[in-house]
Amino acid sequence: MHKLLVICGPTAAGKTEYALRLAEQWQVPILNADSRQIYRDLPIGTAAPTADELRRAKHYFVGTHSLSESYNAGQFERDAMTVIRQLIAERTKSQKPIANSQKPIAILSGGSMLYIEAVCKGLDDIPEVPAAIRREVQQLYTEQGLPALQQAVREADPDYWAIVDQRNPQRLMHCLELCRATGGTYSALRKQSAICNLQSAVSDQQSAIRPFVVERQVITRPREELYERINARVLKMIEQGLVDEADRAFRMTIGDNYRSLTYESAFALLPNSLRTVGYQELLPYLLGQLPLEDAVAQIQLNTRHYAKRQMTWWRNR
RNA sequence: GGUGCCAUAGCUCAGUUGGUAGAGCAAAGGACUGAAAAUCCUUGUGUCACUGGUUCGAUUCCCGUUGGCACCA
Repeated sequence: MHKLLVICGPTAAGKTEYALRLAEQWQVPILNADSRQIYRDLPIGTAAPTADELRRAKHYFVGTHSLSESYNAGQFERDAMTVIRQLIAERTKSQKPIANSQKPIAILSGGSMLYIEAVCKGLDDIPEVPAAIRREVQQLYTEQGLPALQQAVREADPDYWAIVDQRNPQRLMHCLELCRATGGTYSALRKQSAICNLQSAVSDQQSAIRPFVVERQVITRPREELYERINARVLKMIEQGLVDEADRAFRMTIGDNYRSLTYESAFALLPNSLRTVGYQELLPYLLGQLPLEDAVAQIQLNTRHYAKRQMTWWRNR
């Protein structure tokens, strides 16, 4: 059985360097599992691997998409699985069997929790939602608020309503989008959760789908040390030119005259790629509404919050 | 030096007509099936600056002390 080595953990813990060493040691490629390093114009703010680092091992999914493209965990699962299958095919062709059973097929390294989950366990098959329906549901929320969403989900998909985080608009909107797009319910698409309740059925089914076993290593550090590393790394990003990088990214996506907009209207035009720590805090600064010092402190704070969420995710798994 | 104002949670501040107090932020814990660097949930005991007085009872009123701010000299 092939092995997929997974390196995960909170941001700024040192995953990149650790994964690189292992990749060099085993001579295997790195599959980047970071939802923002996928984008090509954000090398500083996402702490993407540098040119030197990229040279040390073959990398997949670094800087492959433009800022205006949307990407998600489902796509990542498909793309990563394609690469993994390809690597397995190459190895079985070129290599004598059981040459080195310890050698992983690749290293999946990153901090995007759901992306890693998607590759290791698989997400259910859920159809793409037409943009028109997405807009319609979004509109329902912006115009009528959370109660309208709650009411709609309660009616459209009572099973999901029973288990959702009922005050989370993102979850409710996602459910509604799929109910409207498919004419059925979202809960009906969530087959895995039903299977999971039957316990052992899962593992058999999944080994059939996943042609590898997962060896997971969670990289972490004491809280205080991690927070210090985060604070220092943000300052370093600023030195390296994060402000210019953000300015360029805003021009590319919102438009050259974005600075003449109000914060609200500019933020509303931000693509998902830029609704992220390090850029969203710099927007009010670039619009002249927040001192740089405060924006930087916000980036540090939000990065710490992010790291905390990551730690919670892996701790309880 | 004089007068006035302020001193309450890690921070910014509310409040108690005298019955020992609460918001936001921070912090901590948690959730998570195509936005996941996203989105959402839970958790508030602190010598109410210090000393003395009045009072059954003081963080609240009074005297003083200390620190800060403002104005006047």
